[in-house]
Amino acid sequence: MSQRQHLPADERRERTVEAVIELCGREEPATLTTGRIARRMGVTQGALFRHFASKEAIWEAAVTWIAERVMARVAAAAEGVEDPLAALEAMFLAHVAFIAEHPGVPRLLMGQLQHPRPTAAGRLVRELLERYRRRLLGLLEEAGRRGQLRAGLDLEAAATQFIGCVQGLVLQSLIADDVAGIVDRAPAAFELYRHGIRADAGGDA
Amino acid sequence: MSQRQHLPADERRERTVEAVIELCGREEPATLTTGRIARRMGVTQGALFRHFASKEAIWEAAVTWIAERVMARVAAAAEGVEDPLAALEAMFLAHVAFIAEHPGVPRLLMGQLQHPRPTAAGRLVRELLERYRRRLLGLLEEAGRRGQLRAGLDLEAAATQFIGCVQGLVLQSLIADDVAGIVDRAPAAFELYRHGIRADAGGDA
DNA sequence: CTAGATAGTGACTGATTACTATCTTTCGAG
DNA sequence: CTCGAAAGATAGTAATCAGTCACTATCTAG
Repeated sequence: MSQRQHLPADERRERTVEAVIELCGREEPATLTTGRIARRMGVTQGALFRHFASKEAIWEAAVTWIAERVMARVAAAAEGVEDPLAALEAMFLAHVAFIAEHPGVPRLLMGQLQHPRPTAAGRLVRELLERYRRRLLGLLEEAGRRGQLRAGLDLEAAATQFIGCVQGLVLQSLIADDVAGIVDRAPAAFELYRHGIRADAGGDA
Repeated sequence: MSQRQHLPADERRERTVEAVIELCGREEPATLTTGRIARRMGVTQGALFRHFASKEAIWEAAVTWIAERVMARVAAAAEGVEDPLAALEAMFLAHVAFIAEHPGVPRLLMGQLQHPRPTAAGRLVRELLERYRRRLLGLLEEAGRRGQLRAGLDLEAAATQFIGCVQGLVLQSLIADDVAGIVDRAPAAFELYRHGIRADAGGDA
């Protein structure tokens, strides 16, 4: 049972983050203990603290890991898509696909948003969402310039509701305990969103 | 500091639930201890267990309290409103107003949804959301019969996104730490939602 | 006024937790 | 092959938490 221990530090940290995210797919983040994280990696609990100064540091690393990957995935999906509304759709689907691949992610991020004030990990989550929103706003403004959006549309609200849309799917999957099905429900959700923002022109069923 | 102790049991349970909801407005539900709940009520920790069999039972009572009130508020708001879309709007605003009055509620419910499997309180939250969804579906079907909705609209998705819409506002308020402002942002959010579902007829800016 | 019932106190317990020493094993450079 | 450094194991510690228990204060029915 002891294939490869003694990993270099970077790799051990990476494995730790992966273990945390994987465990968040099944357990409540708040009750996740360093002992369970360690056991999952096949390592003793004390070993974790050679690589992380505290448990909080583990959460920080996990949030950073997620932020990098989700932003990269979403950026890659929108890359080279000329039409801004199509880019939004691509981002939406990429975001949802990422969640489906990592079911622990929503719970982890929500868990960090739960403690109200000033944890470092919580701050990172807020920053991630802020960057995300700004990117959405940019695309929405461009779509507006091209006349693709309803007159009088509140762009701020539209950006917020894009995230709310994903959030609704996630919530649904938390209720139904069916994270995989989120991908199937995503297109209908985005269609609904698009109808909410786009100009009333040439719409069909 | 010892005004009135020795409350009757029902009232003590009520106070407990109120204390829990109030504390969830400021602290993470998962780290809320029976000791802090008791201290807030001006009672010792052991006293709680005369009225509740376990901490889990406290969460159950809190969720039940919320479920009753939110459903009553939302039903009252829709009561007597003839037009189904107007009823949906009234429900939306009533829901948001309730959250603004009880900022701890979203965090509490989310916290219960976090532990994946089979806690009684978690089950109650799922039931609440299910009842809520069914009520929404009823209104959406009625609106469809009256020809107020887009052709080919996915009613299931529309019901989910109604909740997602509220969820988006809540998320925003969690990020900005501004639960009161949720009321101000609500109308724009619902307008966006309505444009997503309604028939393209006679729309204006 | 009294007695039984109800509500609350204070002190305790066993389990769990993040975190830390001290010792041992493994790895890789020279 | 050797040796120092990196990584892990083992065995702790102090703190915290839900829940218990024996006792006391308070209320209320008769």
